Amino acid sequence: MPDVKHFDPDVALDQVVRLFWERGADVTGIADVVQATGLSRSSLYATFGGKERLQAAALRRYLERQSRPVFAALVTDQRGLPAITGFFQRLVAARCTGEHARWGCLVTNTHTGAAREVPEVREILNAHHAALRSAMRAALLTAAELGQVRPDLDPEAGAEALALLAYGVNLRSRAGAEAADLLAGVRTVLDGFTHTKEK
Amino acid sequence: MPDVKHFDPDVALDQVVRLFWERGADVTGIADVVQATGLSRSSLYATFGGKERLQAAALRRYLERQSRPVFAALVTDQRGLPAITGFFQRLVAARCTGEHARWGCLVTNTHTGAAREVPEVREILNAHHAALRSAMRAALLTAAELGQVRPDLDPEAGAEALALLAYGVNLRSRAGAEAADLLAGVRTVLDGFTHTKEK
DNA sequence: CTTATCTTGGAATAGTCGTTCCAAGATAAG
DNA sequence: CTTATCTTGGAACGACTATTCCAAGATAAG
Repeated sequence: MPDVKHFDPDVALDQVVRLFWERGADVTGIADVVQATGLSRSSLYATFGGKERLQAAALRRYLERQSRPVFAALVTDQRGLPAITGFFQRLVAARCTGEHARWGCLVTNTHTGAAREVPEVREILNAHHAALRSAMRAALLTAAELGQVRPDLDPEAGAEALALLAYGVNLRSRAGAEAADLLAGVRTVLDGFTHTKEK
Repeated sequence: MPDVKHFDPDVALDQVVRLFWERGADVTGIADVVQATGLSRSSLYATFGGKERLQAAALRRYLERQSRPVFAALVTDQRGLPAITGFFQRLVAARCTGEHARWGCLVTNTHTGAAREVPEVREILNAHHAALRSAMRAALLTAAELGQVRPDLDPEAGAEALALLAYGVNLRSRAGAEAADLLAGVRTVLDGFTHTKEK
């Protein structure tokens, strides 16, 4: 008997992700969301609730669509260190060129935003960090099995280091950093992880 | 003949720095600044101009008071690697404990904020990055002279890596990261820089 | 103590914020 | 085609935003 939605909530949420990602959620008003999605305030609030819940939903969507596939690839990839190198090469490329250039990472950006205090949002941030760390650790363990990294490398600490490095890349890219500089920094860290041959 | 200011602009700016640093400049209104400093809107605008200029002034003040002394110490310190280790130990301690715990770094926070597009602000961000890189490079060069780092380490790329690492620490600390995790990550990167002994 | 000049408190501006509300429209089952 | 139920457009809400303005107050030189 009831009426049915006149729009697709999934594509609307994707549009919201783009908006929050590019401009920043704090400086994006509901009016901007209304204009970008084309739906009315009523539909917006009926579907997603207020701005905080919308932001959390957008963050979850970003994690599913952007982060999770990359993390999964990192875990699956059996090449060890080359998998990690490839991850950072694609990361820097995505952050500095193409349609998302200078957008940074929505998760990284949210770390300094106002929503960081919202429990629902904070849990997503920590979940993202845990997932990133876990993927890095898996790749490092594979690299260790292949004898690619120095024997004394702690996979846990190494994973944290690479995660911090990724955050640094995301942050600086939003301020317009050069891809070459970022890649050189990444390469130096990874070189320090590799198994050193006897002199 | 004219009247003189009834307040000290220097201490007022310091109060603004604390406000922007802790809460974030974007979510801090002029009303908050008025209340925190105790001066009126008239005096505020007459002394510092609008919010953008105030934010730039606060950022410069932060750089002078917080960053510059630390960078200078890094350049002066002749111990090499221990100077870098000490830098990160103090950084993590400052970010995770004490009165500024969980505040992050004002410069890092500004990277994702709305003011990042303001030319005056962007120049300060890039100047900060250049100063941080330069200080790291100087310390790495000292470490190289002392034979503390692996011979093939590029000081330029190494400095960029350490700068990115510092940004990562700043970012994660604002989300409540554990000091132990951050320190473990830092130590792993620095271990990779050290001169490896023959097996 | 007058006077020129700056500062100060506080009201007022126009605009935007997130959110709520309701009548009008759309839907599909009976 | 009636009817119950949801959706939709859009007006309206009070609270906030940064900024401007001006009369009243403070200052120190002459």
